[in-house]
Amino acid sequence: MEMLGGRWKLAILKQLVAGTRRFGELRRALPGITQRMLTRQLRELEADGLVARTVYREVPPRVEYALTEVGHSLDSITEELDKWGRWYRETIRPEDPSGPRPPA
Amino acid sequence: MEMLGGRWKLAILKQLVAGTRRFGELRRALPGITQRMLTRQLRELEADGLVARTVYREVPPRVEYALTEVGHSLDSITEELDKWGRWYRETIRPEDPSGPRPPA
DNA sequence: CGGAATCCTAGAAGATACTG
DNA sequence: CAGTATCTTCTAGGATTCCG
Repeated sequence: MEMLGGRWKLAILKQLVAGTRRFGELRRALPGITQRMLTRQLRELEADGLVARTVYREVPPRVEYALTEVGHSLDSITEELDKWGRWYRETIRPEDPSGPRPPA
Repeated sequence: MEMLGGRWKLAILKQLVAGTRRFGELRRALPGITQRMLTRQLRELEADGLVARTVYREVPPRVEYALTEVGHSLDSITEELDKWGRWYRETIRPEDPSGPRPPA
């Protein structure tokens, strides 16, 4: 949880599960995130070996982010967490916590 | 992640997946946690509807914690996350992040 | 375009002491 | 036994500005 607990990390991983993304693409895909936070969370994921950063020295600059093999080993967890979160927000949060039934 | 991101929450959930636990049992099962943190994290999990708190008005007092139905809907995620964490710490952390291979 | 540098604040986490 | 009550430290997160 220390590695995944960041405010945006799961959302970032979710994006990268689908494939390589550029910095700007990630920013647009994550409404509300600031440039600084996106950079920081990406660097932390990189330091943990989950994300690989590739810099293309062009003009204008291009930087691509992709999951490493280790990062991809979290794919199923990423997906399950995302699914659970959406279920929880749609089903539990609006109602009473002692209300509806779980999914699976 | 806002619900599960707490420093001890996953560890607490892991304990409760196995069954009902008393406050003191949880404390002993989580070396390093302070009374205050255990109380706080349990209260947050309770507020999110994942954990149920049962007070037995006896002397000495007895308080039991158990997963709710919603809490149990996280069981597989809890287990996978725990498994992945152990694998990562044993396999990746001691070595280079670009070293060994993932499990599954 | 993809950052880095700086400043700031809320709250997460912890240490310690006390209590019904 | 299972908590409160205080106090302190730390840092994650965010706003803003500047840059190659």
